[in-house]
Amino acid sequence: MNNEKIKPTSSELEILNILWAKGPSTVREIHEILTQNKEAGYTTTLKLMQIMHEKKMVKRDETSKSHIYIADVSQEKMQGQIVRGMIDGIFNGSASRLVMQALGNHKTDTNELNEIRKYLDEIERKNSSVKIPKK
Amino acid sequence: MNNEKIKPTSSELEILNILWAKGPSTVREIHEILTQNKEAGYTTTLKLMQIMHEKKMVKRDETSKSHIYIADVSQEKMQGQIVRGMIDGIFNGSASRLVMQALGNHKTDTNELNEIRKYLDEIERKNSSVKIPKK
DNA sequence: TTTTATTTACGAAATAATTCGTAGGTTTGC
DNA sequence: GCAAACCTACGAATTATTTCGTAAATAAAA
Repeated sequence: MNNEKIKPTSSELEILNILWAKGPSTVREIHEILTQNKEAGYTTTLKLMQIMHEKKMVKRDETSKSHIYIADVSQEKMQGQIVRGMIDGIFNGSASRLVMQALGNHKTDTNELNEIRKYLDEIERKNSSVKIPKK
Repeated sequence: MNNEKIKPTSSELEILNILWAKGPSTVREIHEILTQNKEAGYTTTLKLMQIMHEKKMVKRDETSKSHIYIADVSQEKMQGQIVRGMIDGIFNGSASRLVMQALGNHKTDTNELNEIRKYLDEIERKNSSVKIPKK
């Protein structure tokens, strides 16, 4: 798994998303999915994926004629990186303001809400087991 | 306040952030702040702000020689728009996963956690007052 | 008043990102 | 075998973004 600082462009991110969701895929497969939403020529998708390979965002298996591409950056890490950039960039460092924006602007069902509650409890447990020095 | 779909580039977002934080400002003032972190020529900043004016992201008061620029997109709306894009784009529509990333990668104290809890309850109240048709 | 500094407008260069045509090689189906 | 379909590599055109030089106007300083 690649470790350097990777900054996917938005087109690259679209492709990574598909690779994360679907697993190893050929250019053709990715292209089919991409063009469900928008126009694009096949070689455009191909070129993008070749660039991503140069940049080491993806690995590929070249044994068969149709190369098989595999995401080589972790989805979790990438999500974390992007979220952190956003908190610092436009939420003035406040994660909770981002959280509220996320929940406020989006339909969130009870199951999801409960998952978040569980998560909050977990964080709190961790917090309370850490000594916080008084000022 | 402007209403059309606005997609600031990342440079534009840096400037908007300063305008939101600091209020109406001259190019010079913005430029001073920007160059605390990075190199940039004055006319570069100027040009960016002129472009933002064309795109109606900012208004400006031209009464005095040094024009005074004012953000013309709401910070809240922009945050919402960006967060929504991210949820759809890389969190497969799951706001809660974004929330967890945000909280997991960030120190969050008990007060903040409680505020978020309150907010969750509020959302749930709203949810339950809506009829959900059975399948 | 004359010079110096500051500001805007404008255009264009430099860089980054996206898109696609064409060529050459493989594979597949007659 | 031969044509049609498909694949990769490559280069280059197009579009978007960032950067900045220069000129003209105005204000400030000397």
